[in-house]
Amino acid sequence: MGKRITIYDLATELNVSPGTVSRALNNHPSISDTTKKKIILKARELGYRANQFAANLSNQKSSTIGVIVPKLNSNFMSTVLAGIEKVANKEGYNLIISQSLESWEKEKINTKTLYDSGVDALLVSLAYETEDYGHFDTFLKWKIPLLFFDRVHHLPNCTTILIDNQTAGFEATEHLIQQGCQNIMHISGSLKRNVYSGRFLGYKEALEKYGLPFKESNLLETDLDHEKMGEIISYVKDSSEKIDGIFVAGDMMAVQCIKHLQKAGFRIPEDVKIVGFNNDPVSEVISPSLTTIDYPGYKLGVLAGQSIISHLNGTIDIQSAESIILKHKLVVRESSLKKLN
Amino acid sequence: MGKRITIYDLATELNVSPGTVSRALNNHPSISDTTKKKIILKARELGYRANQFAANLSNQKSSTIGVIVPKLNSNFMSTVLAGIEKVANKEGYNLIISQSLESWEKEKINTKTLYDSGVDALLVSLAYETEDYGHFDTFLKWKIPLLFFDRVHHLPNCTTILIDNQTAGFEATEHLIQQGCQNIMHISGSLKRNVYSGRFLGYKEALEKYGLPFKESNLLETDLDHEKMGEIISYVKDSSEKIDGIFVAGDMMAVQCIKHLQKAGFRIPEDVKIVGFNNDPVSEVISPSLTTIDYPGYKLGVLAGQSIISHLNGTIDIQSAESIILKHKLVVRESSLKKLN
DNA sequence: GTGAAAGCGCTAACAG
DNA sequence: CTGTTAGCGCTTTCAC
Repeated sequence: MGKRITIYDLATELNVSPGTVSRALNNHPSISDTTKKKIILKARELGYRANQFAANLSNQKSSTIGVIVPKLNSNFMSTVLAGIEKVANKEGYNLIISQSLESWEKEKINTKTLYDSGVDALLVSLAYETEDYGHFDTFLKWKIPLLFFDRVHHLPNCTTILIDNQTAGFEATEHLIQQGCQNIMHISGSLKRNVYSGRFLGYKEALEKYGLPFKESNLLETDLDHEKMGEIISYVKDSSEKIDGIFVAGDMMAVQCIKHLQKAGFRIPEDVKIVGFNNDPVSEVISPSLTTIDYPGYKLGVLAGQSIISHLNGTIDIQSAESIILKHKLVVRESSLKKLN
Repeated sequence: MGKRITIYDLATELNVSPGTVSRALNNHPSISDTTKKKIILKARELGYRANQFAANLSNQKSSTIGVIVPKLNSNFMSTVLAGIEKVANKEGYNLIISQSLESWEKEKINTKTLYDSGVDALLVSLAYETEDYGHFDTFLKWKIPLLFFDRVHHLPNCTTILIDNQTAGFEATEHLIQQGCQNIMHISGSLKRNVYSGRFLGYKEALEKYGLPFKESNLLETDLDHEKMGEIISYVKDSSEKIDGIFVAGDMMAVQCIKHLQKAGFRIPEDVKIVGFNNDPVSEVISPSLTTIDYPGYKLGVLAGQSIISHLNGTIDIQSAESIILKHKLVVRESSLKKLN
């Protein structure tokens, strides 16, 4: 077994001081190339590995970025994470990832844990439940960069990255109207969250613009899981005024709607036209293929990573809080078309 | 701003020694409840947060588990990660997650980084490319628990967790044969990886058992992305002996096959029957719905997490390397049925 | 260009 | 039950 090699081992081996070894290993300018080479060679020979804890303790930084997401296993989130990981890794940062599972309690605990773990920065996409943001205070207080993405909340000096959900919701609904829908239902996620309230506002805005009435009963707040499917189907079935369009705030949910409506005898898009959200790969392969809003997750992740790392490197003035709005795009497919080609 | 509170601050505030503070905070038995209470209260009052680096340095452990996956953004992987995160979080471990992007080079670097970061254990699903396992030597040497999941390789004292890919491949192929297929193609991933070579062996085994010849040309090694789609379609089209079944080693790829074959005029399952692998949510909603092998990703993740944490807690004898085989299940849907109901 | 030494904040062995 | 003290391994200021 034997103990792990330290700079002291290298130092005694080479008859230099630990300080010199440290500087050599960190490529400090004031060390002669000869000794530098000598030390690096020896380090390699003995299989020296730096002890990050000691370095972190000394440096008061960890080269680690914390991430809290509601759920790891959604196509959108894992794509965002892939983007974040990509740039973090390239820039020499580790990623500690944890999930809140939509629970405020867990989000609080994870935030504390990540703070204690000494992350240099924190990236968060908020849980469904979160309405109180006190758990982020320590980050603000200690000026540890904090960034919200997708499910955001505006806190002083915190960057947010997301798309313009309201406009996206507007475009989705407008598209349905332009395809001839007159009585459009909206299936939303938790309206506490900006992403869903934004999409909902866009929906309402479109109705208004085209002189269609907004009916409270046409709005359904769900968890975007499949649980309320039965309720949705019966609502569509039993509605006195025929529902002819549905704007769903998530693709997986939209796909479920299509499936269940078809099973209930509705033809999509002839009877009911449907638009989803996110451009999940599934939207492309389903029958009929799903019209949706493309939300560039990977790019979002990359930008979030870059933004936070710039902060850390001091490239960007910490004070200049900013909001990055990504471009979305309505992707028209079969599920919403008046006439199939 | 001010400096961060340390145990020394608490100690001087309360006129006790730092040692006492440390013990109190760690709920050491030999501290009186009164002083314990007093210290904890003061800690809360001053907003004390432990410095993990110092604790780690002193303890020589990090309460952190490293994970390397080929790609974050696949349904299967993110589901596995969700499972791992769930138990790690519950047990007080952080997860550092990185992706190899199927590159041996990146896997090597990530392994080194995680080692340097002082992870207490490492969970790995191997990259496509990896054929040399030298980068894991340090972990073996220092007896840091190392576990492979899904894409595994057998190394001394390393647990592996996966399903029985060969049997699964056998069942998938056998099912196609039982549905009447006589000339079955197999679209595989990299045969260097156990998961794909296993599935392939199962495929061959089934052919053999039922007296069907194995044709080299019916085996296509791919990256399971969509790139070789054209090649596949033309092979099916131009084959002198009609291809009547395809066993695809991944669901997303299988779905693409269905889509492209349909576009090329083939009827699924009448002309060509298809079986996928993984039981990705998409397999259920596609038309025709996809017969596939259910690979319980979340459970795999949970088990992997539990297994490694037991090791760390010494609950399991470190020497007792083991191999955990999860149950898979053939899920029959429409894409492979002789007769649709 | 290099050495010496004082931390970084926490833990644990040893005293009392 | 509590205080003292010696590390853990690395960084960095201050001398030389």
